[in-house]
Amino acid sequence: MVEEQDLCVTRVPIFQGLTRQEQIKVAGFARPVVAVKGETVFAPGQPVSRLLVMHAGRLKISHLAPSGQEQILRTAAEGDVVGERTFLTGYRPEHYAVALEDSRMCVFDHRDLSTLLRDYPDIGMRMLRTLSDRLASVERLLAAITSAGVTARIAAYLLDLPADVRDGVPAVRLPIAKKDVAAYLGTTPETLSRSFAALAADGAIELRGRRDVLILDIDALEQAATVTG
Amino acid sequence: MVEEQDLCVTRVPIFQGLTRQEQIKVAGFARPVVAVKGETVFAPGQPVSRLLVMHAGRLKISHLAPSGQEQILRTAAEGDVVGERTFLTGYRPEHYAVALEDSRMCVFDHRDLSTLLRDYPDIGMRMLRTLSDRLASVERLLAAITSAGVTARIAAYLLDLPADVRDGVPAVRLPIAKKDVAAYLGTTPETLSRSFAALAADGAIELRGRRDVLILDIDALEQAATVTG
DNA sequence: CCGTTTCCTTGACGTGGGTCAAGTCCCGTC
DNA sequence: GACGGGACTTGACCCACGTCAAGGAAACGG
Repeated sequence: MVEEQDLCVTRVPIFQGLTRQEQIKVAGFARPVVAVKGETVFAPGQPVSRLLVMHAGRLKISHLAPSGQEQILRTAAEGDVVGERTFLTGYRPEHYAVALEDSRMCVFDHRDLSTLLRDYPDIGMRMLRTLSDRLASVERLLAAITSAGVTARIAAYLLDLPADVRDGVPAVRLPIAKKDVAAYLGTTPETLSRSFAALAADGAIELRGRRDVLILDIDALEQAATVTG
Repeated sequence: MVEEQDLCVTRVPIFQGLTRQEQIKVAGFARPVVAVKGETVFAPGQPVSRLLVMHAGRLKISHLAPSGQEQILRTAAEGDVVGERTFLTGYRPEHYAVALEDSRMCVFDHRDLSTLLRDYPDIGMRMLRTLSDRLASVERLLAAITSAGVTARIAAYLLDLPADVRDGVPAVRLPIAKKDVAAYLGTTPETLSRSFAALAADGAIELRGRRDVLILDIDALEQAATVTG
């Protein structure tokens, strides 16, 4: 039981600075939650103000425009935190969080915020880091979307993914479905598909199945990423 | 002298929670800086990691794509803070900060960060608030840019500006030049101009001089803001 | 193994908006 | 008040991308 909650805390960067003793106490504030694939963990307007600490699985954080256009802001995996803003301010969520896989997480409620920050100032320090990283990442995404064409964005996105080696050539695996990549890059599945085809025609990449991309020519890919498009 | 530095601290939200005594001590860490209109306060890659606290004037914070496209992220006026990320992490700036007017500000250096946060935990708490507000604002901008047409974005932008009354009709004054509004909204001056013309043709607005916009028909403007465009 | 669903791809088409170029209008400066 | 330069507008052009529509390919559940 303590073990279960303990895991919520030990693997997560924002709690790394705490001693074992402190971690156990902090874990006392957490409540375990599970979500099955496809489940909506929170939605805009819901009266919850909680910090989610991902323990297993993955969440998709997205914004839905009145037109129905979905903009994916990020995905959160083990060790990531979600909902800082609602936790910090007590406001209601502005985004959707949907489980991409069966997920386990712990939640901290807004009403424990001041207690936690007062007793464990290091948590605040690390949350500041996390938030500023997130801010930088969203600003980069914004700059990419407004300044470059779709093909360039995809190329940059592929180059950012962790690569392993498959059949002697570097390869990446898309962490989310192509339609979600499209929503993340601010475009549509159709355009994304065409851009992939264009990169493949250039000999830069080769699509293997639905999720895997072989990188045949890194130079060509990097050039595609920097061209205005 | 103490007066001068004192002002750096008292009017700024992130220092509001401090007692007078504490404010004076904190001000001791600050160094006053001035910038004339057009001056670049910091640029990407410069070896400075400082927090700027705006005292007078305005800064434009923008990102320059390799293609030369400028994306304006925000403007900072009195009471705003700039450079949290460099201050928090010690990293170098990723954006440009250019003075739109003659400006005065105080700077805090990264090497004083841990001292400040340790001795005045409330500052950290308020910085968390500020950062999460900024994050939400950038996310809204991102959603707006990817989901709506330029005319809708402009309409929403106008509706967000503080309005006063001129000649009996509500009017707003653009806080930055039109070309900068264009860069902020992720478009070009030409397209912006055309969209203004379209809104004027609809009878929603009327342009008065270079900076003032009369709002003739709020309903029409609100409708334009919600149409997918 | 099959049916169903969801995802992905391809084609055709229209258009929003970016680009280039040529004025015109402000506005600060002398 | 005249000048100069940046800001703004307008026009013409065109291309990237979104939309609609249809077909195919995985994945999933039973």
